[in-house]
Amino acid sequence: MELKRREEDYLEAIYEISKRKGKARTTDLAEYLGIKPASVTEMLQKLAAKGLLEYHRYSGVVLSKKGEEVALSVRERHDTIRELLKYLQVPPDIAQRDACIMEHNLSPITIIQLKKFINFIKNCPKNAPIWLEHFKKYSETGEFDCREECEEKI
Amino acid sequence: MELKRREEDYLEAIYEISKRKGKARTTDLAEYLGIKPASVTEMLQKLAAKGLLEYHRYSGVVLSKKGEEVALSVRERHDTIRELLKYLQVPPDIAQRDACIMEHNLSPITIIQLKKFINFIKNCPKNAPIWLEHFKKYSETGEFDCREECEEKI
DNA sequence: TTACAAGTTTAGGCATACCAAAATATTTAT
DNA sequence: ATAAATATTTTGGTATGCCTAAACTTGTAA
Repeated sequence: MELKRREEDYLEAIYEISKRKGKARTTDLAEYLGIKPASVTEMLQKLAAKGLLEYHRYSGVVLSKKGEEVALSVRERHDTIRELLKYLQVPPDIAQRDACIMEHNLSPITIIQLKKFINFIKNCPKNAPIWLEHFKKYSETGEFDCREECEEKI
Repeated sequence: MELKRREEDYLEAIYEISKRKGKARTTDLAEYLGIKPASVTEMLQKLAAKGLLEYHRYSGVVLSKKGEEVALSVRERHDTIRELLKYLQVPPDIAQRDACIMEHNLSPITIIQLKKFINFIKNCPKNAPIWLEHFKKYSETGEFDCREECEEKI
């Protein structure tokens, strides 16, 4: 089933809220998503019709197995993007917000490459690679700190 | 004036088409954007009302100064993102498509950091940094080629 | 020069996703 | 237990951005 980006947003939000509270209520979701409760109710009914969550009026909602699978995969994309932005020295709150914007509709290939880049940085035998330090400095001061090392090799 | 993401898409498309043909016609735009001509006409009228382009029925459109400024800034974001994806070893056609998805609504701070990262790579005294080669190899084979160099320093 | 083909616009509709206000259900305090 | 406060849902409405079909222009070929 083809999921719309806004549906993914809701599932992700429900997942995050449920993680803390056990279930997600209309008002929680409205606040989390920055919209009005009436709009939330509408969407919850749609998502329930698609079998992505359990909806009973006036109780909260809980994700179905399928809904949780979607939520987890969305969240994984989100975290991947956020981590990339972190390495690019984007401040955490902005990285969080912008990951929400970027997480939809990106090709799986792009996501795979982002993950590889992150893994490359994390698992490189020397685990805080010197060039990343150099980039941090460049980002802050505009100066290249890596002249010697760079010229040394190749 | 707050511009909608779709409006930015149109301006960017008009810019690209005009660059080649002098002006952009309804059918060109419809094809470029993958939608029907009727939908294009509608949006062109809205953009004209906002002073972003010159619209006269049955002729094509030309961007106004303001429209061109917007188009250029959108295109610059687009290119920045595409270039980042290139360095992350995303194939060019996918990078092109995904840049379209990502180019909207990202915080200026994120864009600035992407640019810095690209400049860091490009202008680093050694201008094809060794670690980028290593990432390319890692991306293709999953193997770290950088053990020695990495351990050498720090 | 006129008629037809190609391109464009208008008109009427649809889906998504939001809102405010009113109606309804639930919870809490007395 | 019941009234008041809080939460939720329903209803009717809006904006965006797309569509098809029909109407209208424009340019071109006979």
